[in-house]
Amino acid sequence: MALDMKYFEEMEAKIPKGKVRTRFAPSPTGYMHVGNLRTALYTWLIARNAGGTFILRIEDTDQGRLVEGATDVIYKTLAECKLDHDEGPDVGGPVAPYIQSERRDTYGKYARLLIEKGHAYYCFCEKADSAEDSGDFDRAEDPCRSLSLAEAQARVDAGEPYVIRQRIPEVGTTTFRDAIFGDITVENKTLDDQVLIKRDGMPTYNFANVIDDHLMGITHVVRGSEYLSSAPKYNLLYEGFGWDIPTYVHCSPVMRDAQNKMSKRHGDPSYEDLKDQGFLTEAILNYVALLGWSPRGDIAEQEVFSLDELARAFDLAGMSKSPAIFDIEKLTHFNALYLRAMSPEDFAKVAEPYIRQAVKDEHLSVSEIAALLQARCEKLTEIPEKVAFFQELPDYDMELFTNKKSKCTPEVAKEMLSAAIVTLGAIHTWNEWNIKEVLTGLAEGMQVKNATVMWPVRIAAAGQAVTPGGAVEICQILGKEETLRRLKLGLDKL
RNA sequence: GGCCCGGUGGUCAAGCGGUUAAGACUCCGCCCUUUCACGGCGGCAACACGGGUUCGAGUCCCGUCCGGGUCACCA
Repeated sequence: MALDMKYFEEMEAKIPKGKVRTRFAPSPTGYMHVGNLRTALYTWLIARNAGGTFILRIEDTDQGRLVEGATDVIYKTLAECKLDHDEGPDVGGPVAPYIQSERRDTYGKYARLLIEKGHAYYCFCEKADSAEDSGDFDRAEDPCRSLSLAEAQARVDAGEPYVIRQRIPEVGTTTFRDAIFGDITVENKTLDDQVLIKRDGMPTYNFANVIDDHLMGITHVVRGSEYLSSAPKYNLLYEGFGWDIPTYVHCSPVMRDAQNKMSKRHGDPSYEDLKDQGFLTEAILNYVALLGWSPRGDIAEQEVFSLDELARAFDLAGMSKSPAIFDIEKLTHFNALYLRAMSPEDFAKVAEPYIRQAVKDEHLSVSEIAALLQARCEKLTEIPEKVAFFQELPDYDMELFTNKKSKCTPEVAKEMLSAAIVTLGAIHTWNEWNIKEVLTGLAEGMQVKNATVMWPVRIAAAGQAVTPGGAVEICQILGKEETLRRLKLGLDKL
């Protein structure tokens, strides 16, 4: 089994050097967790902050868990979030392919190289034999570990099924450095001889990751902190090959509460779910960025960041070591901030479908209704119920006419409405200025405060106590005819 | 259970040996006002606990407790 050393030399020659290179390496399981999205964001930010390269790699080594269409969700989400990748399965690049299942041969070759170097070995044990349950394991118990290469090779050649395991030193310690957690040292005897190549010939995540990260020239390995305890084994692998060790960046998880990670199973929202719930991509990214990272120095108090600003401000020193609980209320607050910061035109555009969901009447202006809504909604999805009254006057209780602060009672309302119907009816040009003029003039003439006439007019026009916008705006949008119809209706009922 | 990592208000968080312990969300008041919002102002609320080290500790060390991760031929 002569190793083709030339192959390895060629692979080495292809590795880009000199620039920061990061990779987002999801396994295609169907949707984008909030935690995944955040990892993708941080990975992208590290690359962009350094003027480096951001790579997308698909990790599909587990054949049993492939989900149809899952990679499309990944592409779509990254594109929507503007986390553009410079290299990947769809755009290619100097170290293609970027899908692990297409790199299968490579892993096998490197595993063999590692065996040659003495840091791995063939293991012929049945699954059950090596699947020790918790507690101490004794790696010396695995008879395959001490097989000579020649013996093992003979059994392989004879067609016996095998896996390839990493040979961890039985004594000593291994220290690795993480950009967030610092130096961490563990005793080698607590590490197991993990499987590198599975019985089906596929590499495990742990092996494929190291090989690909090296072969793709990744300088910063960003991943969840669940891999922290495997990191010493990765170090041993890099050292076994004689490769440079990348900078590890282990991110703590996003939690649903103090004891559980966010998970679809618990009904926690994925990125797609949040979009469906009416959240803006920019707001989600902004919130999620701050969930685990915070700005330092003179921008320590800044909370609103565009993607570009994040890329400029991002630094590893601001990363948090502890898990963070996802708070939908704070996300909602960010969403409201983004909604309000939009130009009225842009807001009207995103709000339109939600407005039209409830307000079908084309005479009712989307842009005018949107203007009322902009400061008053935190999520797009709450729009329809807020504006439904424009389309159809709800049934309402006459008690709504009672309002202490406005000094209004049903009796007062009756008086105000009949007067308002007359004066509003006399308006020729139906606009806000005229309506306001007429109504405040009425209040002045009747020696009451503005609120005393505005309250009943608004109630009669809208049929509900709380409305986006005041009496004047609502009447204006409704139009003269409909306004008068509603006011008369109110008067009749009183 | 072994190993690893954490622990500042309910939540996200600043803080790097000397601060009246920031800021944001939430909640509560007040102002603005044509309802509700927006905006403005104010308020409630925290260094897990016990020992050290030090003139001085949220900040350094040790222990306890609590939480998370991991211990797969899943990633």
